[in-house]
Amino acid sequence: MSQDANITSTPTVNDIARVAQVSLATVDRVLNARPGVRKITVDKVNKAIEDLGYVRDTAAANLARGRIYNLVFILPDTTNEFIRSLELEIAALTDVLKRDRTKITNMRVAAFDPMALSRAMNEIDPAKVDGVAIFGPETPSVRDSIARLRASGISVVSLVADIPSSERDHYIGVDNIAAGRTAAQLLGRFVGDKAGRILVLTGSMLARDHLERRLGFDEVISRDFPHLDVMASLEGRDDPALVETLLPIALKGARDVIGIYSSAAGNDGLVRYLDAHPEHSQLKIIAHELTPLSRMALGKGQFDAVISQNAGHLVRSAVRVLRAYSDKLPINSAQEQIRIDIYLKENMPLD
Amino acid sequence: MSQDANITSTPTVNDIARVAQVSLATVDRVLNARPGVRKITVDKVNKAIEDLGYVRDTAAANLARGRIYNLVFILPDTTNEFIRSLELEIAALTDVLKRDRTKITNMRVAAFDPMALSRAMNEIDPAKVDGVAIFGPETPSVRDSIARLRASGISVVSLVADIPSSERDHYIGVDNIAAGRTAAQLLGRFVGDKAGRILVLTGSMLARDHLERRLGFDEVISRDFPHLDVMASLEGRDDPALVETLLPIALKGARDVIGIYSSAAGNDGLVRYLDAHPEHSQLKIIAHELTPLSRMALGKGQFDAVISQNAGHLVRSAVRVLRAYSDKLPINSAQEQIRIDIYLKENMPLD
DNA sequence: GTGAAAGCGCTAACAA
DNA sequence: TTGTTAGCGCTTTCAC
Repeated sequence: MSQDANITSTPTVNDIARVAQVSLATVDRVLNARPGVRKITVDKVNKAIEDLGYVRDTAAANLARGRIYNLVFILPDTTNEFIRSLELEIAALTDVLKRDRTKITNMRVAAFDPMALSRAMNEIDPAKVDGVAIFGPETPSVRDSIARLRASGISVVSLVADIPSSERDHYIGVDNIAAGRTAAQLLGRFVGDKAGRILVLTGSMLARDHLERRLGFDEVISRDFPHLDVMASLEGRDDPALVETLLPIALKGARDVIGIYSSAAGNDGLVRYLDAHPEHSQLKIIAHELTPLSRMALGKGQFDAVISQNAGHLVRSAVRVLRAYSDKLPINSAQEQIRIDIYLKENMPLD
Repeated sequence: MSQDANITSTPTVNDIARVAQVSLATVDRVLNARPGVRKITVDKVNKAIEDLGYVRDTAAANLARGRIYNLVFILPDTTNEFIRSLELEIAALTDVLKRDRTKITNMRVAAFDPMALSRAMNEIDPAKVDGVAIFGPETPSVRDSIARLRASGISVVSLVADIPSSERDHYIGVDNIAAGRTAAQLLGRFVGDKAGRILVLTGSMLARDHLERRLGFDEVISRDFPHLDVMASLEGRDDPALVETLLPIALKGARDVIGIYSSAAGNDGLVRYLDAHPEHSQLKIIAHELTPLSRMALGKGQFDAVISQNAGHLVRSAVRVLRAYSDKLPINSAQEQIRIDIYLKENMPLD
């Protein structure tokens, strides 16, 4: 096959050593910014690197180092479908990454409990871990734990819900304000010219992702669909039973509800309620996250659209980004941008 | 950092050699299915591989071989924005892949010209190339060229438009029938209860992707929106000038057009026409492919939605798949599945 | 049929 | 401050 077709093969450390007239060890010291090299020698080597257009072969370097990327995911231990899909993707990737010198550890901490998350982060051993991905709330204790990890050389990314006030290296997830805007635009168009009220189902207003979606939603409804009236959020705390209890009360209190925005992980309770109350089949409903349940609801016409973010993409992106930070390599921001997916029953992926 | 934290490090060829009581060379022969090893020895080695749970370190293998992946993209030489975005992504990836022992060559052939494509494919030297990605029509000559490449050990993937009757290893692109269905569902909902006619703008009915979109579109309109009447396709051959000429004729001939489905690369001519004829601002319009032009049209409200496939994802996926086939490694079909993206102005990615 | 040994690009003792 | 050398996991001559 194509061994080395081109005459001028890519330069290696040996070429640098030869051109700069130094030894391999010195080249290596300069490449890895290790101390103990005279400034003048450093310059000589750097010039050679520049002249030759050298790019380091990361695979060879990792082989020589015996390097293993040790990454940790910390997720809330709720059992909703979205979290489960993240877990499945992590598990799937764990196997694939064996080929790739990367080890993933999956931790769970109590949901909606910042202190539990902080404790878990504080227990991480900097000698053994290269990067951490967390999905949790934005509180002072969490911020502190992030700072502590960063200070000990560990890269940190926030997953799904951002923690912008912290020192996290990167956020992996959608722009939740834009997601809320998108939901509003779809719902507004789907209900048509009819006036009426919109019910918003959320998890917890403490969760930044939920809060942001609501903000974006309200913004577009009031701007583009002033004939619609958005009610106060129903906080279901991602608990199906709670949602199923709260829904009938809310719907009874407002007979003119014509649409629902299920902005968090309350789809379970919502669908159960809809199944039991077919009289609400006229409601236009936009939900979040494509899961087995929401697929079914889309297919049956209970949901009109689902706003989603691809769990596989989230997890793979987190791994790529953590490895890149760990190697101080650049990241491809276009590739790592998580898109706000819109699914109708027509464009649902098969699987 | 995390050098080798675990006690039982992953098994290597040395371990296999030791356990099977053979030399490294023999292990290598078995691993790579090379001849000249007695059956009994092969079995011994395979047993050791099995027992140890060995997985080959591809990076180390590639290093030792001096292997370079040589991939070729063949695209039509039209200058529309979608092709251009593919080109940009290819160019961007070309740099990144230098770190990764992968060389990409980008070829262009006359558009809508199967023979030109075949000639280009036939000129490829199997000694120098590992994989080819093509975006072109499904004709006998193209099929033959694909078969020829495959026979000489080169992997082939079809890009954007499938060639299912051929021996291509894989198709990288969206399900275009589903894309057409999605466009229909959106357009149907956006026009509301109003009856009227729908104009479909296409490139060429010879192109499988265009044809399939139309099929899916008609299916959903006739099923879910029988009050809408879809007119015969306007074939713009992806030529802005032609589209701009044909459009006014079509619209004049049918005064009751209330929606347009721009299913191919005719957005350029369409937008120019809309700019010049603001009286058509009530038209509901669904177009294909998110590009600078369609972004602008979405932002201004000229387009109501854009159906798209991510060019970066297409290109990266093609590379991953071609490398995997070339190494006879499994592919992650979930990751390689190209999604049918729906964009409103609210969920357009920033960049 | 099988094995010994050198080497891919890079790193890391250990000397000097 | 610098250089020599062995070795990471795998492949590949070249002997035997």
